[in-house]
Amino acid sequence: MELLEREGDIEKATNALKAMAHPLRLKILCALKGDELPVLEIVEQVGSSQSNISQHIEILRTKNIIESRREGNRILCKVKDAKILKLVANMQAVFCSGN
Amino acid sequence: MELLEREGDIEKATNALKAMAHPLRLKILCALKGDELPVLEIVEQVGSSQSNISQHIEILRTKNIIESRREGNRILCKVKDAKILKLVANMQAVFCSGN
DNA sequence: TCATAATATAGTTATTTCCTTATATAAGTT
DNA sequence: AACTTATATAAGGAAATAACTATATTATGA
Repeated sequence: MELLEREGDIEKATNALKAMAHPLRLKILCALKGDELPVLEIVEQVGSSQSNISQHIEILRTKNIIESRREGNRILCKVKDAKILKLVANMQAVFCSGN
Repeated sequence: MELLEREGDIEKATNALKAMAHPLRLKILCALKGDELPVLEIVEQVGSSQSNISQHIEILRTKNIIESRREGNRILCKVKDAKILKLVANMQAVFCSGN
């Protein structure tokens, strides 16, 4: 539990950070905090166009952060990487509590 | 302590995330975790050119994440925003402990 | 005052990111 | 089969990032 100085750890960490470092993607991850949601539901909760959200979801998929499965008409998304859930929770603790 | 859904919180959070979402900047922040360090010391610990590190330090300064003071010849830098220290600590916990 | 050490800034270029519009695919319904 | 709903993809351009080289600034020491 010591250093964040192995190159591999730095890379994993910055990958996760880059994934979260965009307002729409952060909102997507917040929306998926607990639930598994269809894309259109994410579009409505988060705002912005269907195409734009779909592309951000694709980015998160590529980075192995969310996964999705088809259910009939729709695609259900959920957070795959538990580390990300911890980070999102931490972001909330840091940026939403006191001030 | 509930939602990360106020637009202002989202913006603050993504600013912090963007600041950390680069390997050199993350390393800089790790190096400054506890200490106040002169720029050249950061250059040596982190690697890359003096100019490059100086520019990344400037980015962190602009984003109000680190601050610096002159001491004779040198400029000493330290992390200004306590929230960032928490986030860095959390990154370590998440990416360096078990696996 | 000249040389050196520490840091910052300018100018340039390559790459990446982000968004938009338009279109494609896949499943469900009539 | 035609229509609709849900989602993905392609193509384009604008803007942001990142790195490099070279040069400027500031302080110290001879």
